[in-house]
Amino acid sequence: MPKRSITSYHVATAAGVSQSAVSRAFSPGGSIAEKTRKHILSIAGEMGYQPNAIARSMSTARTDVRQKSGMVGVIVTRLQDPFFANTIAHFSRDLQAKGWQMLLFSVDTQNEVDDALNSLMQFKIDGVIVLSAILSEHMAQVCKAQGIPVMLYNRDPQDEGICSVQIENFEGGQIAAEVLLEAGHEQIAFVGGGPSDPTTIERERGFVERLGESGLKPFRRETGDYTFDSGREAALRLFSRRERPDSVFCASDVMALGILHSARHDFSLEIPEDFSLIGFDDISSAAWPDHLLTTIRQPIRRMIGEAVDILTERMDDPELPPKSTRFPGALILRNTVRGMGPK
Amino acid sequence: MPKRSITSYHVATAAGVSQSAVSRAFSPGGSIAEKTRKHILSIAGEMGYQPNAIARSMSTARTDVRQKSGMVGVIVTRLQDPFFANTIAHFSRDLQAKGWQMLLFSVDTQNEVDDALNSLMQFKIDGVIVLSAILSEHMAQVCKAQGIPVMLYNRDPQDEGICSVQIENFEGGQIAAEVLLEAGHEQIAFVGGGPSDPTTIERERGFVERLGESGLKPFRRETGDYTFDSGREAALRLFSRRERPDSVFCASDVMALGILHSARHDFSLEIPEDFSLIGFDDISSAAWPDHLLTTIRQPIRRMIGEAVDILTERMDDPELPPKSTRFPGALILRNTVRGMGPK
DNA sequence: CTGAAAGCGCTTACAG
DNA sequence: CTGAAAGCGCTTACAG
Repeated sequence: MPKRSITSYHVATAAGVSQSAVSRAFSPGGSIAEKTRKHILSIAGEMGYQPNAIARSMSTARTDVRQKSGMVGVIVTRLQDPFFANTIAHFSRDLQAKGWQMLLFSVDTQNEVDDALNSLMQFKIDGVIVLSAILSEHMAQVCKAQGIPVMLYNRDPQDEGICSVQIENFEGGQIAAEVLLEAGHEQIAFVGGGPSDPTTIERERGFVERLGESGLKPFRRETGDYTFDSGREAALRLFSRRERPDSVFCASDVMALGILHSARHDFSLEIPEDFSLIGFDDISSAAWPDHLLTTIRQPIRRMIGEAVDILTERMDDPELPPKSTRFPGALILRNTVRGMGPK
Repeated sequence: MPKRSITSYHVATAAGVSQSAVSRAFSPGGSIAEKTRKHILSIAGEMGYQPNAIARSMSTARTDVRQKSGMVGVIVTRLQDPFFANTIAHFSRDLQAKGWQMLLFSVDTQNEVDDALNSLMQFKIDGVIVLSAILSEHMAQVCKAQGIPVMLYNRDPQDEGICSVQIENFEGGQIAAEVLLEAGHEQIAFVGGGPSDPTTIERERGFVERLGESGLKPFRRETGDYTFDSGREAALRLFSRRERPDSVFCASDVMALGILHSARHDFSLEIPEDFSLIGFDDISSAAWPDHLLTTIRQPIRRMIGEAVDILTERMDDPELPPKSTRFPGALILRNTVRGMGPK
């Protein structure tokens, strides 16, 4: 037989005070004598009372324009991807550290983002983080109208009023090209998402531009979907032809590892002896000793810390103007580029 | 200037009906004329009205003993681990498919589980899933008293009244031993978590027991913490000595891959020529072509589907008795056991 | 089928 | 500093 939870009213009776006093004892700035608070807190502790966050959320709607829930909505695609999983882990940690709860919604495609956001908004989330996806113009307006700050992680802010944190994709692409050119390569292939994929587009532009400065064009371009298998398939296409690239820049580590494994297993190729390879992200398996993938690192701890700071500041003070930040990627030289290793 | 959200009252006014009618239009079994419902829904749609889930949750507390929120709390350790990330991805998918929201809390240690649960309970979660951890006896009682069903994933149900889903660890250990024995190995090492780690304990017991039946004892036992690096360190200890094992059973794929990479990189050992290796879990990178790790697969899709079914049934009907299920692991023969490959 | 009203558990002006 | 009371946006017996 489940029993009803203990409410502030029960505690009040037990402590011989009013229900308002109990409420004040639990609100940080509440005007209440320290002695009374101590007493109430101790009784509440004995009774196992915990304030009802849902009820609290309801009552904030009375005096506040916006009902606060203490929850942040997080919308994520491809949660199984190690890069995203890691990102979520950090967001979760940072959000919790600041006292926010995370309401997680995973979607398969960009199209589902609006629906996800609608669902989350029914729970009166105080802010929303969208990972590697964007909102419709309409939902951006709705969020603005309701005063819900939006943080786009890994995407351009599509709309003024929206915050964002992302890596310098263009420069990352340039760096990759730079390294490969410096190593003396000339048949340089590119593997990324579709040509209009937002993550790929700037990395590819920076890459192509830098090659162009040296009078080169990409040797070939292959498309994947950021999975290991798609990297492997790209390698299959790349190395099955007579003319092989002497190096590959791949817009994601997961795909780059697909290429590396395929090269070794399907073609008995050695890296960097037979070709050089650069990835992007610096996921943890890039550093595994039999991989040692040279890559462009995303400083995700700092990026996520910044994203959470920007968002939480705006949840506390909705008047703050939107803010967008970009972080530079860092070249991590390991062993997959010819002649360019560590030390 | 953020503006207040639209409430059922606004819709009622616009539609020329009572607020109760609007509420009924949005509740599945509501006693309302189909014509009225259509009309209300259409007006609500135009106005962009969405029922307030928080307010709904409040009012369920009036007639129900337990306040319902529509949210399931999920407590997870080591979210960055690919095995857990994948698990969360599936839970998220399955929970959403049934119309539940997921309130995610990540913790670093077993000790934080109680605090996490307390936080989640303030949000009146309708059920809780605890991944690879357990609750204190006290919290188990509190959940039972409040009628909150608990699902322990990957752990023994510590207490009657608690549901669980897990893999047959003991049998998994036996299978691993069986395979290694069949391959003719005799210096068989074991690498797992600490000797009292719940995940390890049964796998090790089954493993040791099966070796015993053939008159063997584990050649050595090394301890890790389920990270890649700890696997690598275990390999360092294992292969630095004069006497090397001819095979290793490792209680997790992530650690097994640490061993594999270390063997190749630090010791120039070939697998399975120099030693055989079996992992546990079958994470996606176990199947990468340059790994091809033989392992015991956890059928996580089915396991998570079952866990969600068990939990949601009990959230809908709290009278149902607790249920615990175990799934057998499946041997996935790839290339890391001598003489025992696919085909 | 429909509406008026009570009430869920809080927070917070308001009055003292 | 303290208490009585209103109200947040719903759901649902209750009466018609």
